[in-house]
Amino acid sequence: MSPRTSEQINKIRKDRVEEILNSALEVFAENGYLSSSISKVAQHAGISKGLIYNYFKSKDELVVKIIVKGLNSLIEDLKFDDFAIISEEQFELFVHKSFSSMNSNLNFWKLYYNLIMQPPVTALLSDDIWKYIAPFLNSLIGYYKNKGVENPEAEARAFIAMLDGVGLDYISDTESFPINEVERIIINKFK
Amino acid sequence: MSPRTSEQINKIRKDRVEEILNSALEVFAENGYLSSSISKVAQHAGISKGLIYNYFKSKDELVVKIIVKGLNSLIEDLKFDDFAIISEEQFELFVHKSFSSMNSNLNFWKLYYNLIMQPPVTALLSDDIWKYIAPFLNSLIGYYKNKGVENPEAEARAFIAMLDGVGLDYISDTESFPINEVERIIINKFK
Amino acid sequence: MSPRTSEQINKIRKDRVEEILNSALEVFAENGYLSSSISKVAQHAGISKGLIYNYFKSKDELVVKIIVKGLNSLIEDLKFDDFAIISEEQFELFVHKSFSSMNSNLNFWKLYYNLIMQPPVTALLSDDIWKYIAPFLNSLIGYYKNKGVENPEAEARAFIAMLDGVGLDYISDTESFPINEVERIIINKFK
Amino acid sequence: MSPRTSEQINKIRKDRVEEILNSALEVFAENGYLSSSISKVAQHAGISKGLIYNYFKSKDELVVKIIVKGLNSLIEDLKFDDFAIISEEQFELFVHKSFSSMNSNLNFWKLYYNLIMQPPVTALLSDDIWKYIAPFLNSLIGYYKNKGVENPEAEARAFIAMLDGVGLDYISDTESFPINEVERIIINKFK
DNA sequence: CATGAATGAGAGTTCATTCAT
DNA sequence: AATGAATGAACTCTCATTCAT
Repeated sequence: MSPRTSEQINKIRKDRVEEILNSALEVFAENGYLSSSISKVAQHAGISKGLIYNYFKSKDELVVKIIVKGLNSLIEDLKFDDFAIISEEQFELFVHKSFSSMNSNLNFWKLYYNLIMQPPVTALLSDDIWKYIAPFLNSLIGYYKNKGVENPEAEARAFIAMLDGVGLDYISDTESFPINEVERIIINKFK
Repeated sequence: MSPRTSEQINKIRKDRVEEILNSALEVFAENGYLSSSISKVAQHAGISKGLIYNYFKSKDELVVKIIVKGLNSLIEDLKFDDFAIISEEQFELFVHKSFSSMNSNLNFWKLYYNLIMQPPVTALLSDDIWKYIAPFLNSLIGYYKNKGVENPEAEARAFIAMLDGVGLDYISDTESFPINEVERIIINKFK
Repeated sequence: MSPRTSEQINKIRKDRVEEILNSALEVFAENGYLSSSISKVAQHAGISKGLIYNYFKSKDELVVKIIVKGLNSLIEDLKFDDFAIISEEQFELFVHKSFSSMNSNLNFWKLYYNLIMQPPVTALLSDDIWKYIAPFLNSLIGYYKNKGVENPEAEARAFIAMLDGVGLDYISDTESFPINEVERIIINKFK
Repeated sequence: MSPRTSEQINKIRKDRVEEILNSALEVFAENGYLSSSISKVAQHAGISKGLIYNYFKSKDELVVKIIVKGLNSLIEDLKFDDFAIISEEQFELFVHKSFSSMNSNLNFWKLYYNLIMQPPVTALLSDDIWKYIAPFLNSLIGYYKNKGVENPEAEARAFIAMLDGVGLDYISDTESFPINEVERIIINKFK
């Protein structure tokens, strides 16, 4: 057996990290972060507890990494970097994509809402989260300014609250929440 | 010399229950339910741990009692029993009162949103909560039916999501959330 | 209301003591001494916890009093004081009465065997118990000496062990233990 | 550097389990099961409380495992499986081995008698215990049938009671109980 | 005589984290 | 890189006992 090259090792590390992040997301989303033990995560990933600490300094760091990764891939999905919400079509597309993301990343959103209201955990996240929300909020404010709305900032905050509320309620009652109809209603009201 | 009369006992019990409920609400709202220990609650109330179990069977029972009490006083505030949302004035009043309640019961709402997204805890509450939300939801659906809205149920769900989202965001960022302007916007959009 | 005379008070105290002893015996026999709380005893007696401490210094004292009372009434039943086991008829009568007592004082015997093997509790009792067993043991030794048995002390110890074993097994399996047949067998073997 | 092989792990686990079982038996036998804390057991074993829960799900499971292990080794000692009590020599040998076991497993028997009369704990054990006693009882009944005894079942129950009583009394007063003489007496009476 | 609110020590149990292998 | 045995602090909860009324 020849020793592993450093590329091989890097690949292993990357794969393991990915594996742990995914497993942990599933466990945390299902049971809530505080009610999930590292043991459960390890078991679910088919690895040892110790290995998790080989890749993450603490349970807290692990969950922060999960959220950051999720937010990044959300931005990716929304093509947000180079995406300025200017026209009504763009607005509509944005809403649509947001709703799609909810469906395809249900676990992420479950965990997100689970964490966002837990003071000691929220503290770990709020900086990261605002970093992601801020540009989006500004873009929205610009959009409403453009449209000549009376109070663009409040309008933008209201719209974000709307999305948050839909997320919350959809997560809480995925089965019967009329997600598609609500999407249409939101577009009509906030466009 | 003689033992306390049962009225005296009842008064003590009622006062203590109130005291513990209030203390626990403060602690739970500040730190989150799962991150708060019974020790902390007792300390904050200036009593012994054991005494709490004289009045509540378990930590879970305690938090359920807090929520039920909060929901009851919310219904009271909204005068909901004899309150059918029919006219636009009534709708507007309802929204206004809801927002007022958020301000005067900040801790309750913090705890409410803290619990609502914690799977093992939500299980304790969901029955109670739906009992309170259902009549309100129905009243709203009636309102929108009356107005000839295309999809009254989805409209009602969207409105509730809107309120949830505002609650969530206001709780998360009480200082800078433009609560009054958002109230106006919501009334305009959902009336 | 005239103040109670001291005789009345004495009667009340005596009745209360009796009441508590009986109630406690029932609770302890059913659940075991260590697994029974003073609260349960008070509840079962329909009185307050505090009152028990008015009549007994501690839970331990209470249980000791129960056992002493039970042993006294056992002696009474066996008419032991003025009862020397001399003839075979007397021996037979003694065995019979012992077995009868088991039936009529089932709860006492349940508690007795529950306590006898619990080191920290046994310590409280062993002096009292030996005080009761010793004369009985001596009387038995005398009986066997009289009969010219080879090792009268061992014979007496064996006989007592026999009774203890029957007590234990009868308590453990009251329903199906063939108590009457076993009585005959014992009489035949040890007479 | 490399993780322990699974044989190493297995050995550690087996050793630890043994260590804990032995330590717990000593503590439980000395103080009684209910009066012994897991803390005491851990302290006596020189390990942390938490570690015990790495090997046993609960205090109850621990004590059940101790008893089952003890009963198994008892069966082993009595060579019970291939041991049918038929001749008087076999009967005598059986009694002798039973008495030997008492001496060499004093702690086990202390715990056994401690548990057998504690209602909430007995519930955990009665199934296991009857599984062990039943075949032994049947074998005895067969023996007495063979001998033409009048009531073989009662005779067998009486004999078992005799052994139980000796166990109880020997445990309670190991120093002065004339165990060897009593053995002879029993053999004579029940053979 | 009688009550039960109140205490505080200690119980069983869980779990993030460490570390020898 | 990987394991899981081991720790210890913190948790929820129980209960004998005290004491003001």
